[in-house]
Amino acid sequence: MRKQRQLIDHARRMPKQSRALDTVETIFEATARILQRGDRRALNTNAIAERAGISVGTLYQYFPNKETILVAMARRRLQADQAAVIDAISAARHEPDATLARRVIRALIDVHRERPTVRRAIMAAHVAQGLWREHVQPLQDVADLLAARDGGLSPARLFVITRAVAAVIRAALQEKSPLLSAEEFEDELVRLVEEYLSPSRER
Amino acid sequence: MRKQRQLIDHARRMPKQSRALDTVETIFEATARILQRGDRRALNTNAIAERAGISVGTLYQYFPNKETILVAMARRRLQADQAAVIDAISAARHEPDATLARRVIRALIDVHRERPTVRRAIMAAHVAQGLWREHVQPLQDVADLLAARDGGLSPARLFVITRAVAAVIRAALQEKSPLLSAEEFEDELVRLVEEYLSPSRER
Amino acid sequence: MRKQRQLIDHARRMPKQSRALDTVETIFEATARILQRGDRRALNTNAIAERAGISVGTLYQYFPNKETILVAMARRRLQADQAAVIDAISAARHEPDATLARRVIRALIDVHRERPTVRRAIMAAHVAQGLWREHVQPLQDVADLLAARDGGLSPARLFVITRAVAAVIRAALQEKSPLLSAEEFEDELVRLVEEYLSPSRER
Amino acid sequence: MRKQRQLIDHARRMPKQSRALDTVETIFEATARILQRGDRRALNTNAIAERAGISVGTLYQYFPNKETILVAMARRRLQADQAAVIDAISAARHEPDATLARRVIRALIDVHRERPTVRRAIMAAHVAQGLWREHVQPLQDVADLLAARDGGLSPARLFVITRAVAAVIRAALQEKSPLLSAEEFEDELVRLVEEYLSPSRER
DNA sequence: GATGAATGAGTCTTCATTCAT
DNA sequence: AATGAATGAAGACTCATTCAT
Repeated sequence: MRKQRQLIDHARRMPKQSRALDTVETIFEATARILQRGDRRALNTNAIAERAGISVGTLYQYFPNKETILVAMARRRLQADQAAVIDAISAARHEPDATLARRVIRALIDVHRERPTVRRAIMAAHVAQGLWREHVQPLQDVADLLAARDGGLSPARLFVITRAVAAVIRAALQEKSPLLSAEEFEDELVRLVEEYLSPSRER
Repeated sequence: MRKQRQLIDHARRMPKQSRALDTVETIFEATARILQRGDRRALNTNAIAERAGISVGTLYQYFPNKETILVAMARRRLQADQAAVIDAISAARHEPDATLARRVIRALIDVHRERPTVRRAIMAAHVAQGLWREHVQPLQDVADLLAARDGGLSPARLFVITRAVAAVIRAALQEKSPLLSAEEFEDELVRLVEEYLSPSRER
Repeated sequence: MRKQRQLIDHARRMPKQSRALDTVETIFEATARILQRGDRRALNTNAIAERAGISVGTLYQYFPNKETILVAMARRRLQADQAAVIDAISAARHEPDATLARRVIRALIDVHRERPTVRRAIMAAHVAQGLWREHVQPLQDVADLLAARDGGLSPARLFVITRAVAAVIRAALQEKSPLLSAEEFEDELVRLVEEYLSPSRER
Repeated sequence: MRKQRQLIDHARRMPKQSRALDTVETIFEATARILQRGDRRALNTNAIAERAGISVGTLYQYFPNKETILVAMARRRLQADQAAVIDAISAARHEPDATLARRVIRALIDVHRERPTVRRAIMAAHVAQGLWREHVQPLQDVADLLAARDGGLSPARLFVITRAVAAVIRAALQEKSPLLSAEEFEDELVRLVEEYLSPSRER
């Protein structure tokens, strides 16, 4: 069905490259749909191909193995995350200092809200492949920026605050906390960042 | 499950149960050893049984399926975590307020240092079983305690700080950050807690 | 539980032989109960022992293997059948000829009404063991009697009528036909026998 | 199931389906061969696949589990039975009444003569799946036809005679009675039917 | 005699991957 | 490029039976 439509829509009209992109997209979407259903064990290449309306053979023309699909999906997400964070950072460039944290936090929350079940699954796969390094890139971007700006921040402090913010958002999602939709949540995260990063006060 | 608990409760009392406890222990240890090697896919019931020096049949006399083993291991770890945290809390009872956070943080770091690869694997399995709730219990305990003590802390704030601390430690582990062994790491986490939870200062 | 009771009731009171009989009886009953539940696959030695309130070891002291239990049960049933048929035959000895068929048929119907699910299962096992010969003994008894009385009946005719009656009763049971409780059913079987066995009439 | 039927329906039309039909056929044949050897316990999916010269995986592409194979085989046989009976009935349409019974009986005997061991096994499996209803369909067809023709036959009578005939033939097979090949056997069955169904005579 | 933990061969079933068409 | 039937290694789990206590 889907395949039919796709062929009619794009065949001959768009360059080859683009058709291939469509196929990859279809595979991603099919994978996401299966993942979204919740049962990780239901994710197998035959199921993906069937749901994508293509044959397993075709699937293997685009990805050398199952893991690659998940990794590719994770990478794409991660790039989107990074982009969102970078956008937030540049948007804050000409605003008062105080808004940087808030913009980045808001961007991260938004980014985590989209298809959380799928996100969790692909990120787990990504990490399981030992690609944690890539995983942390978006956070590292913020860290680098902060380091450049507030020269005085130690690596430890940067590590702590970036991981803290990201993980609290993930936890809220994982636990389906009602906080996620509350304005208060964002405020608290901003507070976490600002109190932690501001120079120590007298005690 | 029930069997599990029972075995742990009455350990060493009756000869039969004590032997059973040994077997369970052997199974846990074998599982841990395989997990430690790194390849999650290498974990199968036959391998566990073989490494444990028992037959698959025996394994299945103690656990109804593979997942249960991992869940049981995770639960045991979680209980140990909880105990460590509770110990830290009571140790801090007669000490200046400032040490509570440090003690709890130190306890959590210690707890995460033990067999991190195994911990990661069993916790992932535990979460994958949809048992995230249990996962968060130790944190919730601290949160509840803090709430009782410092009546003024909002649920949002408690959520944020408990998840933040736990997740930063996990992240350090996950990323095999050298921070984990640094004194500084603990200091930073303490700072995170104290700055965040202390009443706002003027700006 | 059951085991306890049994020990209290009979231990020391009855001769050894009798206690063994009790155990066998318990095993039979446990097997029957499991069979009655319907799922043949649920019948395994461990389940039987558990339900019988004895250990597997004990079970194997009385029966060399699983099949033997079913065969023993089938044989016992078959002997009961035979006894019922013989009773019916001797009861009819001093009655008008016409009642023999009816008495035997009634006896067979009665015999099949008891725990039909269990009967089906054990008889199937019995036959599967290649013991069909024993299976047919009760029928053979009637056949022999009829042969002795109405000397003129050919083996083929005896075969046909005995198998026909038995199988129709079994079919009614298997299909849970409402006929089984109808008076009419017995009448029809009697008719089947009498019309078939009486000397041919003109056409 | 659906797949099954579809394959049979369109056989030989499309190359793909025709190959599939071959595979199904090969699986059936392999199963039959193993069954024929006598030991029901020797029937396992690996053995079937091996004997069929295919891989287990292929087998599972055609049948979701072992039972389904037996059920499919039984159903096919049952359909053949039904066809044979219907043929017999229509062949008798323009012949004297007396031949109907004989033709049906002969058809049933013939049908039972083919690979009796296999038949027994697959029918037992079919019944064990709780499909007795289907099992009786061919008989019910004859019963319905007779009911339509000789309006005067009560349901009880139809039940008795159809089950009697079928079961006597089965019994002869089961017991490997030499009768099965004797002309006399058919005669006796015809007599059973005719005497039983003809209007009662005076006594 | 009784116990029941231990055994491990034996089965079913899945699924990533290949390759002839 | 696409197809999808075929592959078969791998793994989960069962259960009849044994034997040390």
